[in-house]
Amino acid sequence: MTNSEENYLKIIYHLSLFSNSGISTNAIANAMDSKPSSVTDMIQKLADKDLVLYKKYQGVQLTEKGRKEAIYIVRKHRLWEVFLVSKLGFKWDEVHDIAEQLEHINSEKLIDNLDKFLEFPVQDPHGDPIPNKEGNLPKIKRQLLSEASLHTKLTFVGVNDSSTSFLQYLDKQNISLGSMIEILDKEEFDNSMKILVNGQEIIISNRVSNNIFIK
Amino acid sequence: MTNSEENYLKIIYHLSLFSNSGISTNAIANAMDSKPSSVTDMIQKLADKDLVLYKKYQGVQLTEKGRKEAIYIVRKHRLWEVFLVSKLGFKWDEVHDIAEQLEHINSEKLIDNLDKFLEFPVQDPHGDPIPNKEGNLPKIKRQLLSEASLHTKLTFVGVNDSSTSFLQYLDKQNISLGSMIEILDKEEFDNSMKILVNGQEIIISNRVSNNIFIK
DNA sequence: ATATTTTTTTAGTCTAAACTAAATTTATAA
DNA sequence: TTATAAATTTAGTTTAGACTAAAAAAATAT
Repeated sequence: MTNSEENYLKIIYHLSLFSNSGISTNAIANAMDSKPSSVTDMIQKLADKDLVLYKKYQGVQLTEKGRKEAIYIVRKHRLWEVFLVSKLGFKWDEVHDIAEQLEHINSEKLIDNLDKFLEFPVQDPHGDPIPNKEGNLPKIKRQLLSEASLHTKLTFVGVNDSSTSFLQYLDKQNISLGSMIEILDKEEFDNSMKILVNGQEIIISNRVSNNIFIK
Repeated sequence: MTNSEENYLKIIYHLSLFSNSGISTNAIANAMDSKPSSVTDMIQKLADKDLVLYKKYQGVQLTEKGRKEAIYIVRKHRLWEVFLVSKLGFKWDEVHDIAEQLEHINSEKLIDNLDKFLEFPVQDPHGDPIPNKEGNLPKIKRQLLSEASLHTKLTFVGVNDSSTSFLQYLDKQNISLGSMIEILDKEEFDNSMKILVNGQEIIISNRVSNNIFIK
């Protein structure tokens, strides 16, 4: 498989998590920052290889084969992220682009050995689950902060948006994986909330609470 | 730079080590396992980018810019090899193809941090010198076993041929970096020699002694 | 129910990197 | 020194992956 094919599979996989029907050409083009016509070209090629199911004008779905490939790429990406943060001292907002490259390196033994070296981590630096060698994702029980209830003990366990800007925002607020959070107040009007974190009371917007996973 | 351009630069660099004039199109095609016409195409592109000096029918030479790029690729390749062997438990005959892929990953910080993580190694698992960040190669004093003299204390410090088959041959003879070697006898007829290594006397061909660096 | 808008596909173009076959230049040998 | 051989370049094709513009299909709105 080429890098480009792998990127398509990965994106189709991610889009599939929020939809149980076919993924549209436009949605893929959008996520890939490319054009619908390019997407049509590629999904036809992926369909020829039995990696996706495709009927004209109906969007695509991953086949079992395609899903396995996609999950393997996710596994590689997340393992590399762990490596970069825990061994090479990168911060969680610096690893995405590098892992994007490393995820295409082709060597099963490399990934097995890396996994072992990292002591079989189950989540990446953003709290996302790492598929094991068999392609099974550890089920992580988690909930959006925006949907949690007032005055309960919550732990920050992951981000929904792992963009650099959001991660840096969290750094600035001193919120990191494992931080304890308590919701002190919710504002009906704009769904903002006052939370207690690290002994500090701060106000966060709905946009923020929608991108924080807690347990 | 594309992967292909990087591969060309790297090969031209390696060929330059054995020649101080222009590197021929044929030599490059041979080393790349490709065709001379493809090489001509590429070196014209590299010349446009000021990475090589090229005059039709006269072969190429790296410019300073090209040499720097090539050395940086060699640096990345060798650092990754060290990582694979010393951290991930690979054997020295297993790392070449993986490092061939990893050498194209693009991130200066990644390489700096990797270098530090590995504690600034000066040679790779085959005894080849690792250029530092500035592109300087540590001068390693070494000599071919085939050119060493009888009855002196020698140390095996590197291989000239790092093909899987040669490395596995050395493994089978229990010869590894750091092994002490003494030449007991040289055979004029075919330049084979009897050596003492690890308390064992073995006969090695000229082909073998020509691919072993000692100090 | 038809017209309009949106989405998707098709057709054709472009670039990178390879190739083959033919032409040209350089090297070698009679 | 000319003829032949070898090396190199050029010209033209191919494939992958992108693109634009136009055509076609599906969705939506009047």
